Amino acid sequence: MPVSIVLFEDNDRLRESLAYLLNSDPNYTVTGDYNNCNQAAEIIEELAPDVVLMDIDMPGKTGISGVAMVKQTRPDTAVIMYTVFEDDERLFQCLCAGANGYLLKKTPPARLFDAIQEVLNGGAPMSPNIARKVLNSFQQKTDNLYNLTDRETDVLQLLVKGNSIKVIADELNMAFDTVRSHLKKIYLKLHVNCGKEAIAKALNEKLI
Amino acid sequence: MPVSIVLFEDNDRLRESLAYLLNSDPNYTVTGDYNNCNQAAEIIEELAPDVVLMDIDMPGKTGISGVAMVKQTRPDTAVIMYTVFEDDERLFQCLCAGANGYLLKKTPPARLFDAIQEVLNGGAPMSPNIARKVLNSFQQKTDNLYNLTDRETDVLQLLVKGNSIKVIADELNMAFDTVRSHLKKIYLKLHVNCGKEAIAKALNEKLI
DNA sequence: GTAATAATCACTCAAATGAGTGATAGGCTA
DNA sequence: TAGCCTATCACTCATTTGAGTGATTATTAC
Repeated sequence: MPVSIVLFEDNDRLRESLAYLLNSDPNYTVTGDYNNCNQAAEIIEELAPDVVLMDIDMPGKTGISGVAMVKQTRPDTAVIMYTVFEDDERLFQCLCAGANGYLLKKTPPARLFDAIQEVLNGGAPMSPNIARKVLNSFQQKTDNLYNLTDRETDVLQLLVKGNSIKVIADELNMAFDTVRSHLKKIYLKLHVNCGKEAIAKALNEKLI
Repeated sequence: MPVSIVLFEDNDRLRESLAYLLNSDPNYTVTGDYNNCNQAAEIIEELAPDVVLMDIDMPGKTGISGVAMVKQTRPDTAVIMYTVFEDDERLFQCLCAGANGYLLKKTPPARLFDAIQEVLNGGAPMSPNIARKVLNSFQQKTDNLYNLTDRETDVLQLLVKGNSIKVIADELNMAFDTVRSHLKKIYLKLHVNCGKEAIAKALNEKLI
């Protein structure tokens, strides 16, 4: 049985050539193609495709909501983003929404077949630049954007683990009030008003 | 000028066949091969290779420290992990340490050439399973491992943003004491003792 | 129909925290 | 040398929070 594919892509010409290309191989069949993903849930429910190719920029709902909808209604359908965008913002939104692959439109069309095979085999096809961005995102540590001193960093590190002031003081061999003094400066520098906000900010921005 | 490569791999036989394989193509040259990465910094400093292939399990320092050392002394050298391990623990440690690729040893040797090209072109070669794990790591939400109720989740979500109890109460239109009541149950379920720990745990384990 | 759970709210008390103010000592720099 | 920053510590005061206890209502499960 051929691999069933659904396309969401608002450029009619591109969508039709993609369908034509994929259908040209008997191992693949495009069972549906749409110029928007507003009804993605219903469509996926009905067609139950193996793979979805999803554009991002479409009238109505974006492909980002699109992925989420597809994944929510049928988690087994593999979704490969197919877009011109390579900004971090949209990229990571798609990944968080559950995309299983991310190809740039400059990908040679022949590579699409590989990508589909890859995603069906439990892989995650990505254009090289995208893969690099994804890996880089693990190399945390925004370098000290807020000009924390060494000692302040020590304190923040322990705070972020959920320690109380008393424990931090103990750990760093300093007086209780010294820790509070550092904390006040940290809050100032991070523009927050309390430890909880500081922890949230530090973890979200990978300051530690 | 051929691509210069350094190998860190403690299995002598494997290391030698890798060197032989890579050297067999005039576009590549193995300028050094070592059975441990204890002196990685000095070696990289001296040889300044384009690419490093790094095993993880080696006597002395692990390949995880290895990547860190290489990247610290010469960020421009691309490091590709080459290992049998595919557990999340080591994988993400390597990525955080700065690895630019991650191949499993079951990778067909011929694919190594592609991978090296890919990493030199700014990509991030990964075995399919690895790429999938990496993408999956973005799909947060460990599903409610701690059996939080809907309302508790609401509260935790706001707490994690650094909000005070008062603000949370306001936001969710409930009494101050109701929020505290929910928080107590949340702390119980998460096995923590205070809001700061809860935030740290929630963010680290992507509970929200 | 009763037991269990979730969601709501109230009250107390002690501990933790944030804010404000100020002080001392060491190091660096202009 | 004077000025500035960092790290250290102290004290006060009001607010926030954690902990303990208890109660009501609605919904779900058995």
